[in-house]
Amino acid sequence: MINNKPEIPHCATCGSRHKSIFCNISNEEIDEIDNSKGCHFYNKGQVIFKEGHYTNGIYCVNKGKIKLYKDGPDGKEQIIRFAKEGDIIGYRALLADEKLSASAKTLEETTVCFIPKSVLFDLLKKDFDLTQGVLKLLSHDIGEATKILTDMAQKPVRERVAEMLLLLKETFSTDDEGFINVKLSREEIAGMVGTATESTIRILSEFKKDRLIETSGKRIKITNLPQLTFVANVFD
Amino acid sequence: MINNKPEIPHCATCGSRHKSIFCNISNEEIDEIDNSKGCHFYNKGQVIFKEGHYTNGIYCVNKGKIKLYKDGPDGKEQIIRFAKEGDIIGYRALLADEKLSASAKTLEETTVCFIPKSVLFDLLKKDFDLTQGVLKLLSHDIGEATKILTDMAQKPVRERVAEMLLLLKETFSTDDEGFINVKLSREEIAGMVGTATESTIRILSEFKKDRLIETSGKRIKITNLPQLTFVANVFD
DNA sequence: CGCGCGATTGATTCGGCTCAATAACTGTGG
DNA sequence: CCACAGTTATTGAGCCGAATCAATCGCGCG
Repeated sequence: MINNKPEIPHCATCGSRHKSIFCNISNEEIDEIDNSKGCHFYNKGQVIFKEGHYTNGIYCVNKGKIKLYKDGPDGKEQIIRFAKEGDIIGYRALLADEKLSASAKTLEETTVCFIPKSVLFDLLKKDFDLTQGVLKLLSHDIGEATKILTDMAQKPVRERVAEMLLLLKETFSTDDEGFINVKLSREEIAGMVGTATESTIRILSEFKKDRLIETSGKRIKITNLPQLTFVANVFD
Repeated sequence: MINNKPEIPHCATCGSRHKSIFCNISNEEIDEIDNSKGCHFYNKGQVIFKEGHYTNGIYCVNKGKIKLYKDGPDGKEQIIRFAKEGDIIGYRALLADEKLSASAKTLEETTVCFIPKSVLFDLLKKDFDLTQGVLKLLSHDIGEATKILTDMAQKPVRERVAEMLLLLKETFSTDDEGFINVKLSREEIAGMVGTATESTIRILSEFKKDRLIETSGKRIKITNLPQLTFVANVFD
């Protein structure tokens, strides 16, 4: 399940660090992390952690893409958010001192580093800038979650699908052809939107007919951003 | 709108403090807050702050009950959470350095203290225990929000209504007659559940017929907790 | 080339929303 | 203390969005 790769990426040279919460930490702090962290490699579709378990550290994404999801009452997975290079996951449960509230599964080949709780708390105690960054991250997450919560409660599926496409583009940006840089099954998109797979497919087909998007297999390109934004009914 | 009351409650003697994030702070810190805080009194139904504005501090509830809500696309208010004695509100926006993502309105006569940003950050810098408490609070909030998000996306209205009743009981507990200690309009309950007012009423009527609850005006008593829990389909 | 899963489309059903009409309740002023 | 006006709660009827069920279709891959 978990393979330890021979070449462990070093934080000092980690290309994702400048995008991360650790972008401003000192060299000594980097060493502290480097000396204690672990590193794991995952293939596509592997589970990094499971909802309900405890974690004893946080995971920092070196490379790859991850979905965080909860299993709903009927077994359908509800995607909560994504993580990519430079993002961290697992911090919520660790900081709340609670069980993990979501599971994490890779969407492609992914390398993550594991930073133990003790090291993280050491750093937080010493480095208020880092702490402030974490406070900001958590606070921002809450804002996102409550926004989506409101959408789920009040917006029709069509608007939510449009909004999720915009969110995907924001999160993963586009390749040189304009396709969103992530491959998700229709079922996974449905899992973000909180709807049946068939409904998602129908609405994506409509969007194609209306020339708001193009698709090529799992790849999606937004071809009429203003109109799609209008359909999404976003007003902030 | 806002009335400054002559008698400002002192943190040192504040009955809510031991329930709050500030339960373990030192006497000097209490003084620091006391010397800089403001205090406001609100009648029922008054707005403390509005979504989209900025805040320059946090609000600590001395007495009373508050609903935090977002205005949905069609104007319907989606209740995000409640705050009562000892709870703080407004911290998300302050810590994220973003606009307020929700509005706050009193459900009854309420007294709140206002702690300026500078004082809060001063305390956070000095007192890691306090900071850890805030980290924990934020992390817990995220867990709650994502749980509700999943419910909204996946559970039918009937289950959500049942679950919200359980949540209300948890949050506000019951009086000596067994009624939940908060008065909400049907519209407000609908705003929690994310449904039409009529649907909420219908389901509450069913629950009454099935002897799961009793009502007396706006007051609600859960009379069959196990069965209501079953209907709510909660599994954690 | 055929197998099998994911994607797609169609038909049908149903939960929940909207609209509309009463009923009950709250506060207000006479 | 009562009558009145304005909410808020309740119930009913009809409609619509979205879920479910049921076939195909099509692509990726051995």
